[in-house]
Order: sequence, then structure tokens, then C-alpha cells
Amino acid sequence: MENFREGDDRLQLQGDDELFHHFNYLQSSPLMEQQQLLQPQSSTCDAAADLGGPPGMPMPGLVDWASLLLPLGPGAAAGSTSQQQVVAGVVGEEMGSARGRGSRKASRPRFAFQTKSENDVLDDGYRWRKYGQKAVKNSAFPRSYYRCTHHTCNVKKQVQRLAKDTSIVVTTYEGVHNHPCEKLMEALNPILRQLQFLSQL
DNA sequence: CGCTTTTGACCGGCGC
DNA sequence: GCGCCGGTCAAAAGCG
Repeated sequence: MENFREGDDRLQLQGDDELFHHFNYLQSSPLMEQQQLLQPQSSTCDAAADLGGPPGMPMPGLVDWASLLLPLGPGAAAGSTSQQQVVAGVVGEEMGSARGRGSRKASRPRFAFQTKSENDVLDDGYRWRKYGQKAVKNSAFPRSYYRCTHHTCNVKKQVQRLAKDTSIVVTTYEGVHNHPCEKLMEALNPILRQLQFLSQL
């Protein structure tokens, strides 16, 4: 996550691309917003229940290792894929003019970052379902809209390739996941169990 | 068969 | 009021 802050300084893209303006807006947000993402969510959901491990597995109250992994910021796993290089990341609040039908809610946390990748969709560990694609003005590339497939989670993300530099993909997350990252949990489950076992000794 | 993607239609905000 | 634009819906198609 920290490298995002460094990334801000490296942001040297130019142009009057609409998307870039949006990116600039996000960048101008106070740094505080970035740290909000790092803070635990209000609803520290019972990660043990979502682990997918054997039901009824004893979760000793000593150390809730799983909860230490919460929250998983959207970019947390972004840098882990070797083929995708995070160029820059920023965080901001949703614009005052929420468009489209439906939820014109209070500001939701928004997080945008750029990755240098050939794949439009980076594997951040969460499962997404595409629900729309739109051609955007001043860009030869369409913008794709994704929603988190988790029932109770309505986090969305937009993915668009930069018109200026087609090797760069801009991903904008909206909202914060209220559930653990399934993939990561799956991978860490054996380790977590071992740690719990050791902590009992 | 269930889940995901595709894609045109629809909706609401905004500028003129 | 009208048209443009971005975001979402939902039916159909695709896929494992």
C-alpha cells in the first residue's frame, strides 16, 4: 500500500483526457483519505465464519489471525501479480454528482490507481461480475463496470485503459469490501490454522 | 445447470 | 425542453 504514496510523485501523465482529470481530482484529495482504507472497518466481520474451513473449527479467542488480514484494501493484492506494475494509486471521495439511477448515497470511499498491464482486469483476489461496458468520450477504449459477487458486498469497480498510454489500465474502486478476500483466505488458511495451533501450545 | 459476459435499452444529471 | 453522457439494468448468449 505504501508504494501508492510514492506513486503519486511518479505520476507524470499529461493531457486533457477526461479520465486523467478524474484521476487528478482523486489525487488532490487529502492524504488522510488514503489512510482510511488502512483502518479496520466498523463491522469487523467474523472472518472465521467466512474462512470456508471446516465448520465448527475451534477458533481460540487468543489470536484472531484471520481478522488481522482485514480489511484487505483493493490494491493490497494488486502488486502481488508479477505481470502488473502499479504505477500510481490515489484515494478520494465520490464526486458530489453521483450519476445514474439508484443510490445517490452519502460519499463512498473511492480508490483509483493505475497499473501497467496487458490485461485489463487485474486479479485482486476478489470475485467480480461485469455488469456493463460503455464507450467513453475521448477514449478509444471502453470502460468496464464490475460488481463484487459477494451477496452482502456492493463494492464496484471501473476499469479503463488510458487513451494517452494504452499500456496503462486505470482501475477505480468504489466502496470497501465487508468480507474477507476469498482467494487470499483460501491460500492462508493452512498457515493460519498452524499459527493458531502453535499459539495454543 | 449455474454463473458470467455481452449488449442494447433505459434512466437521471447536467449544460445549453 | 432537448440532447448528450455516464452509469445501470436485464435478457440473451456463452462457457465450464
